[in-house]
Amino acid sequence: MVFLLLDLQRATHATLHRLTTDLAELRLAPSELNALANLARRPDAASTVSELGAAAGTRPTTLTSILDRLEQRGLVSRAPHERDRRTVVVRLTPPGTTIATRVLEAMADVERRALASLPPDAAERAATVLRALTEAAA
Amino acid sequence: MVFLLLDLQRATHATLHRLTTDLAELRLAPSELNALANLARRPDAASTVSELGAAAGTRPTTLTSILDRLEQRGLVSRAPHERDRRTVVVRLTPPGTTIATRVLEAMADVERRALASLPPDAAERAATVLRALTEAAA
DNA sequence: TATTGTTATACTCTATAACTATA
DNA sequence: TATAGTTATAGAGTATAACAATA
Repeated sequence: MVFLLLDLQRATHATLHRLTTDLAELRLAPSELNALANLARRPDAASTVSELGAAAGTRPTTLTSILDRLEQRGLVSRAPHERDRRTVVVRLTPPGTTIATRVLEAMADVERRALASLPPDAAERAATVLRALTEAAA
Repeated sequence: MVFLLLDLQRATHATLHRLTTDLAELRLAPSELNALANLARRPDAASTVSELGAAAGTRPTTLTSILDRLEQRGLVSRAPHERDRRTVVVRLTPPGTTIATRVLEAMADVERRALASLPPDAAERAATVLRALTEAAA
């Protein structure tokens, strides 16, 4: 047994801390960075609240306040879904897109530094394990 | 680019949620579970506060309140270090050891379920990547 | 009736800075 | 002077339950 979960939590804490330090001038909390990055990776930079929650691993109640702050700063917009008016569609605004791109770049930097001395397929294999852990915990 | 950091954060949220659900009767917060598990993996189940913080990825100020709660419940003890009286040695008590063992088992369960359909070396390889991410973020 | 998202409350986690005590 | 840990404060993340609007 490797006790992957302990390494997982430590790596998350460490990378999150690095990210908020590198992007300190943006004045964004870890979950705000996470939400922006997840939106940026979606088609049209749009998502319903529940899709975003599933992608980010964030609870609905947390997401509401994260989106409140991001919306207030003009980085995302909220609009009712065309067909199902219960759901809310979240979209990156143009300024939000600019900032989200910077967040993705900062994440890529950390990833590149970590993988520099590892085999080329290490990232893809690790991602497979991380997704399996997410599935196993569902 | 795989954007490992996004998968990392999602996996952490998901597994932490699973863990606190499985161990709900213990009434322990995620960081308390993490601290107990990290202590259990150490020689003599003992550690200084800063060693524990480094292993768990927890900030000193957070750790103080985590240890306050664990100490009050009789799961850990705090004592001054023999040689350097600035440092505090944290130890699992016998009841704390019992509970920490259960926490490690619950973590192992999630890990086993996730790895069931993956190659035997997947866990070790993933752990290497996680440690590299921790290092790259330091 | 069930689902999506929000609100309300209480507790936990974090950053920051100031502080005590030891070295 | 520097380090280990704690305290204080304010803001961010979470669970839980209740709620409004829509399906």
